[in-house]
Amino acid sequence: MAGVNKVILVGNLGKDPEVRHLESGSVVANLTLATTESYKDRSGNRVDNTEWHDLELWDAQAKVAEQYLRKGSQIYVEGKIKTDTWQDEQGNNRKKTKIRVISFTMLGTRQGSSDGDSGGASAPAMEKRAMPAVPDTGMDDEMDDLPF
Amino acid sequence: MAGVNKVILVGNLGKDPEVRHLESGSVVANLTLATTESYKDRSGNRVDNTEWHDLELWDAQAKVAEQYLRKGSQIYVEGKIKTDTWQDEQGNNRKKTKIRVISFTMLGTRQGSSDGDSGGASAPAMEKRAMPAVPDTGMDDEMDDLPF
Amino acid sequence: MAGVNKVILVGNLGKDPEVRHLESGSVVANLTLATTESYKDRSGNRVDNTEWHDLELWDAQAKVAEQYLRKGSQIYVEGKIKTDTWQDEQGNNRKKTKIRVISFTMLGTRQGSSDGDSGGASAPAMEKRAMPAVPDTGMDDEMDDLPF
Amino acid sequence: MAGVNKVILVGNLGKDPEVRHLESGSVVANLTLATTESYKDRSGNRVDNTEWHDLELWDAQAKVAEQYLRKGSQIYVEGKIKTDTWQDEQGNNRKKTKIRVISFTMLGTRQGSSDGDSGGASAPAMEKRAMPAVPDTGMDDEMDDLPF
DNA sequence: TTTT
DNA sequence: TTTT
Repeated sequence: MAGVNKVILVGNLGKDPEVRHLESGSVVANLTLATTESYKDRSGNRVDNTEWHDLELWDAQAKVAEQYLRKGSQIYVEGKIKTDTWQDEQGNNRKKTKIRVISFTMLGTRQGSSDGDSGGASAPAMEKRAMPAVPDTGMDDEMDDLPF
Repeated sequence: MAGVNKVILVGNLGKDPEVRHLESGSVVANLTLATTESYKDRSGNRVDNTEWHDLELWDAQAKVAEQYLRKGSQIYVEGKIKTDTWQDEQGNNRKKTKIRVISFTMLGTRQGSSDGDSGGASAPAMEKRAMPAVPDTGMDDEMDDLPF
Repeated sequence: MAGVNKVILVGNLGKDPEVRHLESGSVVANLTLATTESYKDRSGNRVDNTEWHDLELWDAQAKVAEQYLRKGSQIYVEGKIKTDTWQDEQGNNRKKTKIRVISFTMLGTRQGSSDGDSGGASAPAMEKRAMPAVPDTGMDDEMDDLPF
Repeated sequence: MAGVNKVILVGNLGKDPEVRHLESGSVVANLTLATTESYKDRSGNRVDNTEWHDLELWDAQAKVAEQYLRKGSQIYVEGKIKTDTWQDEQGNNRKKTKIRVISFTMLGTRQGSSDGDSGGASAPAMEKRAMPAVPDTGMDDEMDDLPF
């Protein structure tokens, strides 16, 4: 009965966060995160293996993501696996797996900015900002205001 | 480049392992694992939320799973997320996410058996067995043969 | 600045919880948990390696531990490392490391009891109880009432 | 019996690695890692809480640490808790807890260097180097030689 | 689609 | 002793 469903990821964002402000007042951010595993094959050649993850953040965390994360940002993520299931128009069962983020931390921003985008169309101009420290918000929905 | 892609699960098997012995000599086991989260909603009612995960194990671990795991078995799993992508007959992009198991441990079998199945059609009769201790294979010492 | 300090353990209690009810109203429980790693040495002999961990739980979790855990109970633990430092009478710097528990889950108690003790002196008689599902309480101190 | 003893840390090194090349040919590196937790107290003031961890790495990983890590380097660490026990001269039981590193990954080195030291006495001059990708050694493919 |  |  009591179970554990935990995901830990370190990787880089494939693009800027996509953020929606819902009529209910809730905020959702969707991120795509690449985790790359590097190893040598039998011939001794280096091989990179990249896995892409769909992340979903809500409310306070979504706002932090919107404000501070950009394409290329490196983050540590803790979350859980959630699979949505539905039927498509042909009546086939479909599934989509995503990571519901519980907490995240920006990495490698000693220099004061993680501006990983340099003028892409979708990226709003981003002035240099002090580095945020996004605390572990706890499990499901505890963080309800911005942590700084 | 260097990334982390780690999954930690504790849950119960939804059915007996499905094991295929490939011509290549490799062995694959597919498991379905339920992780159940329990919480109280705003009205104070207990709510159970079950997530189902598709697990894939190879070779030595697949054999251990085949021999010792059954519907209902409780296990601790460590693995990584892998998403396969392909095009279906209609030319639509499709994805399927599964957990590639790195290591697992049987839980709650101090009494010598975790026989969680009581006569299901697909389950071979399973006599009581001594409890296996499946070591973390991703830890220090690589498991390349059966660990007991 | 932003850091991660996370511990994940699965093991068995070495003795009954030691619980203190403080004047302040706080409750502290101290547990000792054994995690055993099993591997084969070079000669092919099985070797068991047991590590003992000092766990500390507060308030609601301490009460759950007091009520449901016993010597021998198998649990999944999530926490963080905390090291206390002080000077002893000789003026030497001393350190003591313990695990501050964030959440825990009882394992292997599908049958309704984790009574791992059979008559030890310090164990109160424990009638069979329904199995508790101790949910992830979130990070630091969110759980302030019993979760069931 | 079968247990889990896992530590996950993200933090910064307090000083350069201390590396010893043993007569046996083994190499040991000792690191001190700071993990800082940031939160607001009841008065709304930001509080930083830093925990210091003693890490121990062996052989290939020790060499990677020696070559690439410096005071200030930010790393992701996976390991296990190990407590040494002994008796001091007064016959008192003593314990010392450290983290035996299973794998680590350098973080935040998009700019091609993690030179966190700027001329400290103990630090050897370090020319800019290409960023290393230290694979998870405890994962799929065992690292028995330097990974690059 | 990221990162090195 | 780190980092922001």
